[in-house]
Amino acid sequence: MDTKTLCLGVISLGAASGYEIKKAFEEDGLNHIYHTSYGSIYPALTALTKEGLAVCSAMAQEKRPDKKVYTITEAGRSALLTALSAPPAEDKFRSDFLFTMFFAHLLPPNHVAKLLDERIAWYEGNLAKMESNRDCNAFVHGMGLAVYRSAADYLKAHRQEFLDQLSGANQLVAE
Amino acid sequence: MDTKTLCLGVISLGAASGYEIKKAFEEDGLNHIYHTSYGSIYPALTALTKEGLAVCSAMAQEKRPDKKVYTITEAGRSALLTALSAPPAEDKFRSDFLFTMFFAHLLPPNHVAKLLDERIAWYEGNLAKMESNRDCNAFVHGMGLAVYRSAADYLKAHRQEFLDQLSGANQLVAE
DNA sequence: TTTCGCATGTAAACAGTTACATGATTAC
DNA sequence: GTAATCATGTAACTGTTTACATGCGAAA
Repeated sequence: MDTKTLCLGVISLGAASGYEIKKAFEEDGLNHIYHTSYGSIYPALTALTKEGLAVCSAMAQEKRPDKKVYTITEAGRSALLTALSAPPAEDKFRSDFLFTMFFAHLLPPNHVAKLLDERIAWYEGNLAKMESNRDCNAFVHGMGLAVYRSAADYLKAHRQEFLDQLSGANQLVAE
Repeated sequence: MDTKTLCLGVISLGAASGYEIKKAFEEDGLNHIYHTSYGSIYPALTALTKEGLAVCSAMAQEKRPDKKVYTITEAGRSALLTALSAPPAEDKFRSDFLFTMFFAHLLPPNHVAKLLDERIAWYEGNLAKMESNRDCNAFVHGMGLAVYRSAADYLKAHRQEFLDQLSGANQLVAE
């Protein structure tokens, strides 16, 4: 899924500026699905406009730079439908945290404990945020909640056991 | 976490060839953490060797191309430790599937049903594979299992409800 | 006989992030 | 006064994927 399709999806829900699209990927229930940056959004919007999949109207604002609002066209809706109809690519997940945990036996247990606690706090914080602002797509929103909940619960349930095991192994080495 | 560090991590568990490192990211419990391709692994191994973080010994094989086995050096272990000690970058997740589900209201319900069923089958298949080959890191392995399990369970539990809701909305449009 | 697994590597194409460039307003 | 929010955009850098290049052995 390229950034053009991502932008097309967001503006299919309502006209938006590049800035607002970025926000959608941070707050509006798209945050746990995809990430993007201005550096990919703005060029994508320009390309979309050139291809006739969106139209841009500059909104003059007092005391602010003009806000460029992009509206999806019929051709854009049809392009979005085509993109969504293609078999979805495999999920791409990459976690420095889990990779680090995989090699936790190389690290001081108190450092590992800190990482675990930070991660648990991160999940809890995210869950609170997600629970507060209910999303336009309850199914996807619910899936995000379920997965984050299970991750947080798992970490909390196995934290101590894991740390004990690491210390145990370290003691054996020290002996 | 760059590919060099990923390779360093894998060979810290035992000398390996590029081919075997790739396999580790497909099968050996690293599959749900990170992905890589030969195109990034082989250059990374060359760089690691140049930097003295790994040494390469060519193993002549009968009727096969030479197998280049990479062994981590002391400098390599120390570099790995440094990399693992840095604060981990945020997880990067991108899901075409969830993005598509977010816009499921634009698609024919039977197509959505197919995607859901395929995804459930994918999770179940992966879970079976992961349950069969127990991993060297039980904590990380267990977390993968827990998260996949909750995702599969969520999809199974909400599949029908979601589809009913989509058909309902479509009927309203048709009326 | 065709596909899968073993085995390494390069180069071009593609995509994405980060840093840079600019600057006012508002809330703490 | 300092940080955050609003607001757009480019360019360089970094990284990844894909296609190409090669080729045998074993199993289905």
